[in-house]
Amino acid sequence: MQNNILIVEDDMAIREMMAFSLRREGFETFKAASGNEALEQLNQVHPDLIVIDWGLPDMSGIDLIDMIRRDDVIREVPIIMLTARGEEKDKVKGLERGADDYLTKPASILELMARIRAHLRRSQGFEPNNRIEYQGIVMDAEAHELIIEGEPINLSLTEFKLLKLFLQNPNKLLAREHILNHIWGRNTFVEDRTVDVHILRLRKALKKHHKDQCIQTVRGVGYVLRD
Amino acid sequence: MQNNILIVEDDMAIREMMAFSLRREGFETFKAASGNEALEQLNQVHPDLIVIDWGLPDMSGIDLIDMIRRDDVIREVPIIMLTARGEEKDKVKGLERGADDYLTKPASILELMARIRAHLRRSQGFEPNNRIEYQGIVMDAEAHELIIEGEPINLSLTEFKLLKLFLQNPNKLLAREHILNHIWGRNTFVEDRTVDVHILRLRKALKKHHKDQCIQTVRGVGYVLRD
DNA sequence: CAAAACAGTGACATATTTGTCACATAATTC
DNA sequence: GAATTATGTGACAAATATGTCACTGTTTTG
Repeated sequence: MQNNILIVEDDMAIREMMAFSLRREGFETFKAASGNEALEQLNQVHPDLIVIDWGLPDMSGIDLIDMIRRDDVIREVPIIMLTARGEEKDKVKGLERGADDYLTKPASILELMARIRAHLRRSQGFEPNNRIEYQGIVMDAEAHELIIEGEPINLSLTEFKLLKLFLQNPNKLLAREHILNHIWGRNTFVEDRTVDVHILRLRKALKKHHKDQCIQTVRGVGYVLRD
Repeated sequence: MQNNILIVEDDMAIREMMAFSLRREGFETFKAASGNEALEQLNQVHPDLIVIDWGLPDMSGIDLIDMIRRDDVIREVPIIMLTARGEEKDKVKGLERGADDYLTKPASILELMARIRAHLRRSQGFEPNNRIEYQGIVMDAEAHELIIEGEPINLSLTEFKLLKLFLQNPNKLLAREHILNHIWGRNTFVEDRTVDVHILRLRKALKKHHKDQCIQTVRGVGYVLRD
């Protein structure tokens, strides 16, 4: 439940389709059928990205962008606009006014996704911090979310931190002591063997997607994340 | 400050035309006719934005993007790629790999300009925010750490997410339903009142530092984070 | 002011998490 | 291959977290 996307689109079919696809990808979606609805939503939510249809019933996309950009709080939110085909003048106008991107309708949902991800990646600081990927394992540490091959996985906090440590250090040998220091802190009284048990639990959780073998044992020292 | 734009394009006519237009708009331009020339240029200049033609003589656009993104220093530079018409797969691939935008050739120079400006606007003067701060409350969502007035605070996962939601939406009224959707997801069977109990628990945790009053009740709707 | 609606709060049962242990299994050494 | 050492694994108790409920206090309504 990490990124909020606000969809401003009056055509219900398109709006719901986009919302559906976005939700399936793990985004939280908010919908507005008009400019005014959008502004109402913005009083309650801070979306991380806004998709705006150019042709709204009550105001033009430009007006809406102007109003959004006037608000200090949501000034920075990336805006992707959707335009009907052609109308190059509008595209340019929109980009000048503060939109960050546009797509021509009918737009490929795949492409929309790619663009949304690209913008989120840029606007939210950079990947190593927010999103770690490794062999189909996608971790969003900030949202405390883990998705393996498209399926959300639940881990306990310790397991999550442990996996995160591995993902941040792929192919690096992590000694037990190092793991202990990193997860429990330097001054705790936790046995080395506890690490092994948590490794076991983590492996169990990853087993469903056959990712448990990625965590390899290095006898006498610790563990490595490797293919 | 003048912005440096690096143009990577093997067709001389297009390259010079773009350079000319960009220079006339006040940009400083650097040109490369191949991937290797581009890499050479990057050793000497740090452009603020790079335009890459997808079809280069010596390497694919993807390869070039990979090599650029591997370099820590220029990781953050926005990249706009130019593709021949069609080829949606390439677009998506490029965006996934680290391009921030693309244009289909033949591209309108006007539109290219608009996009370049949009990206420059975004990439400059925006700081990635891993940390959320509010009135002495410091949350590092990624590390799952909360510090209030210098003292570390322990919250359960739900409480943490709840507080994070508030910190991300300061001064915004969050309806119960909205909180439910955001923390428990859309399709769970959790009562509204559960939110109240978690608010209670969160307030208790914040009480020690008198931050519990920040979470104000809005009768009939939900809660707000406010001084 | 009385009734109704709403939020605050303590208590409770369940579920999950966590560190440890004992024993099983595997790898290494001699 | 027997002894030794290290890791895998199931079980357990204690701690923590979670959702719901009943009851209390407060605010709003008529």
